[in-house]
Amino acid sequence: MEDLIAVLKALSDSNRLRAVMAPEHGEELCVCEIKDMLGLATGTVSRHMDVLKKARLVKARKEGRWVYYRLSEEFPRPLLEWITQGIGDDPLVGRDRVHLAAVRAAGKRAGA
Amino acid sequence: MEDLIAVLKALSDSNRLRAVMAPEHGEELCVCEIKDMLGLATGTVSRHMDVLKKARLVKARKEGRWVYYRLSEEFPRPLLEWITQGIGDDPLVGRDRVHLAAVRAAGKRAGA
DNA sequence: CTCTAATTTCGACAATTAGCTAAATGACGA
DNA sequence: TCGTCATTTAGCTAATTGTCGAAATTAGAG
Repeated sequence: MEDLIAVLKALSDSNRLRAVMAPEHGEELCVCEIKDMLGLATGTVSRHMDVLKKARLVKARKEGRWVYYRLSEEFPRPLLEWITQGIGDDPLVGRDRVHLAAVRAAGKRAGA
Repeated sequence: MEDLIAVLKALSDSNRLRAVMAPEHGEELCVCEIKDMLGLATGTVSRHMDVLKKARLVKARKEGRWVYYRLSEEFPRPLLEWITQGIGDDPLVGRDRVHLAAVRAAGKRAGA
């Protein structure tokens, strides 16, 4: 039961939900991108991502100084589908996606 | 998004999860039964059930002095199935069900 | 109408949690 | 090695939440 509760609790915070749902399928985000997207302090984002990681909802990959987070394959499918459905056209998540796309485009121009 | 968060938050408390998952399919429980099952104060149970009701996960039916709560038809199916799966043989919920069965059997003898 | 019983609401308190800033850690480059 | 940058960890504060006990509410019984 604790695992279940951990998953539900991890997802019942709007910032964490956005961090999980904003990226495209399979897309990786580093802490600084999530920080910009959510408008939170770096430390806060790090702690949020740790909550999600402990609940096995995201996986972290370290590359040099950056840590990239992505949706875990262990993310319970039914849950993911229900949330995707229910969050569908949420304006906030929509803006997050636009934001990410812009950052990504700028990154390409800058050669990142 | 708020609705989604409300549902997730409502379910991410072990007492509320037990109150929702312990009863058989379609079974109704009054506040006092839930109170006995969870070992909480009546007022606490009332507030928990209100959280679940506001999230549209349970429905209340008033009969005389009693208020009976049951799973709402609006309870998101995928979510319910995932939780049922994941909670399957949880010892705590198992004991809750035994407890409820005992109360129900005693109730029959007493003519309730 | 009054008494009793089930539930809800209220006031207080302890524990948890999200947030920030700042310090510590880890990794790259000069 | 030293400085810098991304991230994590630690320390703190404010807000939220779970809990209880007691008062208020609601409904049936005498």
